[in-house]
Amino acid sequence: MSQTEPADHPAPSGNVVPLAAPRRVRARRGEGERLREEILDAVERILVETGDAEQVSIRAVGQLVGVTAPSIYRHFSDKDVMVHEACQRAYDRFDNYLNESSANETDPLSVIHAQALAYVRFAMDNPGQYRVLFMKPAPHHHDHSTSFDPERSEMKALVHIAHTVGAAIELGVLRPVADPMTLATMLWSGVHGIASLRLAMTDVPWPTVEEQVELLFTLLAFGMCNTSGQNSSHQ
Amino acid sequence: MSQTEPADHPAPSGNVVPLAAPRRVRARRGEGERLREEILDAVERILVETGDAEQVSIRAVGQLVGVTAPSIYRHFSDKDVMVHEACQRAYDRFDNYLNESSANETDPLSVIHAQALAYVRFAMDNPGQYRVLFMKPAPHHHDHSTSFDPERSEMKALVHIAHTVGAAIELGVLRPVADPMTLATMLWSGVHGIASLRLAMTDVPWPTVEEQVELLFTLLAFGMCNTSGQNSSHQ
DNA sequence: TGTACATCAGTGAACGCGCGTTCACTGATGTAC
DNA sequence: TGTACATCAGTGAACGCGCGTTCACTGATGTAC
Repeated sequence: MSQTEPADHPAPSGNVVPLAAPRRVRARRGEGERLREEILDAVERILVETGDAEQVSIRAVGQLVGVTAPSIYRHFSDKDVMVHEACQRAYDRFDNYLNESSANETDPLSVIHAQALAYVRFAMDNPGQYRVLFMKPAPHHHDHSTSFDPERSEMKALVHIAHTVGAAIELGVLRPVADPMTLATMLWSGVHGIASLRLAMTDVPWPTVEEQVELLFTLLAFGMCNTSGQNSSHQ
Repeated sequence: MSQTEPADHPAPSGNVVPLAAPRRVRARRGEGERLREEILDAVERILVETGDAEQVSIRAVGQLVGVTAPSIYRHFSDKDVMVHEACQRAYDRFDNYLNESSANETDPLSVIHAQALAYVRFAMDNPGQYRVLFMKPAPHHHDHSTSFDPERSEMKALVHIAHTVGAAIELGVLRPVADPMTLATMLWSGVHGIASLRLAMTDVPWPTVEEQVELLFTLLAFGMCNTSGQNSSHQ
């Protein structure tokens, strides 16, 4: 047991807290921004590892980074700003993830299909993150206006899907049942419904994710009505 | 300004708290169960009026009923039990509400359609309640087993829909794309997706509820693919 | 090359708050004698 | 009919906790002279 370093922090022996770090090595002058990034990483880690958005507290983040709570205020004016920024990063990453998941697909329908599956899988694999991004009422507009801005990180995925849907309609693969943006919101609602309901109602005997996405696709594509009822007037 | 009652609580003049009640008249002996019901009512009122599940605290409930916090422990062993019980009542009421909403409909498709619209409308009208019932990870099984129990309050609606779907399939109105229970979960996911996404992403320019439900129905019924693509191999 | 100094990255202690929960109690009310 | 008493429906004060946030500080580090 060589001890090359001074025993600043003797031994966190009774430490049961799962997420903790030794005191962080202080950043050198001019490198203060490094902590900012580490803080945002920590927020994401807490979400991913605990799967619970409630666990994100200034103190928990500080502990994970290896820094005391007040240090965080050097980089973020308050907790909401910190969380907001972490969310923006997460939305961007999520958008990239979706695009990568369909990188090998060429026709629009396959793109949508691949992204739908990837969407639900992401939610299942990262429940905490998904909850914060898509299941919380949005305190997401601090200095933004409340009007719609397609450049906003949380809208990127939706806009991308709308483009794909538009392309599919132009190719004649999809019928123009509604405008691309509206159809995109329906697709989004579809995958979000599957994902969020699975996360919320954990003791329902759900089919597998693959089955559900496949079925969603079959239904959205061809419907579940008998074709004889195509012109039925079910009110 | 006649004052027939003793001035026990002089004047809550500076009281800005919206939800408050004068001290409750004490129940007579043997009528203790009355408070229990009033507590459950209060939990629901907080959810409905504040639209925010976080606002449900032992103290807030006590204040709303007009009773001190410890009194609640005479009727519920802890907060979780209290909330759980309030949820069970709410699930039951919700199931009744759905059934009433389609009471005038006869054919299965119209029943489903009416209930779908009623479902989303309820969520929009009672966001707080909807959030607790369907957007929280379920701590709903206290003394229950974790296995599926169709008699559970939160499952009643699902089971009802599954029956309706089964009837529709037997009538030949719906194709047996999957078994009734699976189809029911897809319908549930569909309306839940619309409702919960609207509640979570408040600054998206959503179509109206009616439009969305109508479109969901059109899509689920007839699909959005061109019939020429019915046998396409989109992977 | 040496030193005084401004700057920067953080610390430690404390604040007030609301929370769930416990505990010993109070005082009205019905009941037994 | 009167009274002692057990029971019941609540109260009031306090606990320990974790939270977001503030404030005055410390001490390492780069820079100017």
